[in-house]
Amino acid sequence: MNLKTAKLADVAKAAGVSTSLVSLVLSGKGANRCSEETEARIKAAALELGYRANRLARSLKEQQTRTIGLLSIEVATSPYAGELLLAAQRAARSHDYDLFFVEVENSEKSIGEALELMAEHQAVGVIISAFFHHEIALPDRLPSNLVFANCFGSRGDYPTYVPAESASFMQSLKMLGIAGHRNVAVIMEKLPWPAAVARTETFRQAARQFEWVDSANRMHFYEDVNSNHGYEAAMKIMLEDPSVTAIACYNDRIAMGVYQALNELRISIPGQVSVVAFDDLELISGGLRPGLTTVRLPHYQMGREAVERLIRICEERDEETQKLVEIRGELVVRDSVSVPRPATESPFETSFSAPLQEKEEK
Amino acid sequence: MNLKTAKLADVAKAAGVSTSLVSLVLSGKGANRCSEETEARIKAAALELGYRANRLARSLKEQQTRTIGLLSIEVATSPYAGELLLAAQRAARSHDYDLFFVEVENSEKSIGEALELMAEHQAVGVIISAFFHHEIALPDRLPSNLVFANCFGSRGDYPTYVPAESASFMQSLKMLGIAGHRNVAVIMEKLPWPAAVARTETFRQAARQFEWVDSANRMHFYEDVNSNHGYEAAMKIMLEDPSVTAIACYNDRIAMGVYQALNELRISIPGQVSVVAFDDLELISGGLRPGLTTVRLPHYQMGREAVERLIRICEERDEETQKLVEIRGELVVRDSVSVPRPATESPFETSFSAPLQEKEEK
DNA sequence: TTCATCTAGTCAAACGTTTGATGAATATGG
DNA sequence: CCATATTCATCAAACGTTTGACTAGATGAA
Repeated sequence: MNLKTAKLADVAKAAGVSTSLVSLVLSGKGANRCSEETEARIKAAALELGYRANRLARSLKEQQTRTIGLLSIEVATSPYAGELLLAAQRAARSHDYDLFFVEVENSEKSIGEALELMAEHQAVGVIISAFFHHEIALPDRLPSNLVFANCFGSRGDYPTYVPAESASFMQSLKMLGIAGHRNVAVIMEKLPWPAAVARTETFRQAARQFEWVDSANRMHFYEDVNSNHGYEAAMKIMLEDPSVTAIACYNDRIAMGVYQALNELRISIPGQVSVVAFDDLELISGGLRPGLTTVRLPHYQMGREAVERLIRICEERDEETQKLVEIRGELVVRDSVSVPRPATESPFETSFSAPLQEKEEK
Repeated sequence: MNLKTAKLADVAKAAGVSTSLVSLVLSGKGANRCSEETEARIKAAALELGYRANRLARSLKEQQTRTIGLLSIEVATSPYAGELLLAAQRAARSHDYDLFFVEVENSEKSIGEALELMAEHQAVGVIISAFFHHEIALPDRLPSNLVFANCFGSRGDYPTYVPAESASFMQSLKMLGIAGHRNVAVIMEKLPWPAAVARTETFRQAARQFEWVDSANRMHFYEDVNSNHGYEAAMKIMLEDPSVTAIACYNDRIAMGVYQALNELRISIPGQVSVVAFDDLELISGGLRPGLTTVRLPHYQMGREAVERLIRICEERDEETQKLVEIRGELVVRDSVSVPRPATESPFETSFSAPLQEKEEK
């Protein structure tokens, strides 16, 4: 593209041979089809002219591209979910495939158009990925080589890579259980996303397993949870139910609000109350003091695995029969969990007045 | 890709005409080359067979693609910088261009390889973008149609879209100045990134303009600033220099640490101390209480403008002569700034013991 | 009638690459 | 010295599309 790049014919002319021979030599396929001397001459000419194969022509001839379409639904804008994209791109490159990227809104129509576009570009396969784990409504015409990452399709039976919500969240909860906490509250998303449903059930399970006290009344639900909800909930929990020694959060954002509330109440983390969460948005989990113990969403792995599977499928060497693959997130242990304070001790530091009157507007 | 898609010849056969005519009709170029009846028949056949043009063949014939290469250096992994990617993709689509995405590490070699790859794919132009504003070492061979977004090249004179560091940061500082603050401290990055150099100078300028007191001694530098530095610095500032009424931060991460320090010291924001920052990482700026007043980095605009410029260049209708375009970030006013407290008042709330002894290890 | 113009299409070459079929020298074996 | 094998290389068709050149027949004007 610099200046019009040289083509096969140019190299052939420079080396004084036919285009066929140049093609054969440069692709390494014509093992013994010419003398070493000619081969060297061809390679020298190609280098000299800065020859680069035209992939359009090659793919047209071969009736086969090495392009993978990456259809992303709100991935690009979400913090760190770009890791999925990065992983996908790296996995593709490492197998000499290229990524054709289209970000669309979550509508059947947009997705359909994006898929058509990928078909026009002769993509050999498509990854559909989304920013958070949910169902995607699919159009009628679907490519046969299709893999989902961090979401799943409304129909069809395609390989699907999603976070192992339950097993992952359980790691956080187990941390509290093993540390000896019995009075654990949870702040949870109310909307029925797969993540919310699974994590809610996981909390119930942990409560049974570790014999957590009064757990049914210690589940606090909010719609569209954010850090403000975390703040509100933590305030409520500590003021109305001060025997709680640990708070589990649906995600890091909530934990951020929880930290702020506890900070205001002068309840130390983890000295008085332990906190765990989910997501590992480094901006939050690494930025909070003390560092937040949380579960890292397997964005990178989902991106990589999905692409590798897709490539195996495209090359017809996919021996895996399992369609739904759940990937467990890694527990990132920082400093927000310790053993529970003695049951008799108040969470409020003694050197300060009762927290109630500290509540101030803004 | 579903089942092998129909080609021109298939449609032609179905409609009982030549491939030429189908091509002409479907592209709308053969204005009066056939009867309306035939035209309808062709279109019906195309629809029936689900015909989609093969872009490889088309581009090969036309000697021209509509593909833009997006070379990204650490963009995908950084929080919210994916907006640049999103904007680029949207801008490209809106002009019927497609995005070929490659993420690479910041080395001359990787960048060179990525550029070659894009050349092989016959990209008509390339965007080079980076996660944060800095210089990129470039390889020898460069495409002629090249635009930089959020970074700039080590050589060549290519259109370049970067944040207007100084004008943007000045908006934050002006907010403090206009509110009447005279005792302002700043926590700044020490490493000589363009952003750091510019923002440091901007602070000096604001200090002169608003006659800030003792400003030279109120600049606190850290290498590779993070929220811990923000915490440390704010602690130091408030304990050693308590007449400070406002803290300006190099970025949101620092502000996060500052909030934590002030919270621990029970200094209210913005009642006792105002805080401003830079970046607008929504996770932080929207998650903190009170919301952080900060300047939003123009990721979206840089992505969009860079692509639009590139397309104009590719289509040889770029009339702009200016190479370096600085885009001003938008001031996002939340609740972390108010008028300064009276000069006589201590920043520490009176109901608590002196803050010094509150310092505790972990 | 004769020539020009219009209508409704078709033809064929080309884009740059790949690859099976082909062929001309040269070497080897009997 | 002839037959066969080996070495080194070329030919030509094909991938699916686009488009300028062409044409057969109909209509119109002089």
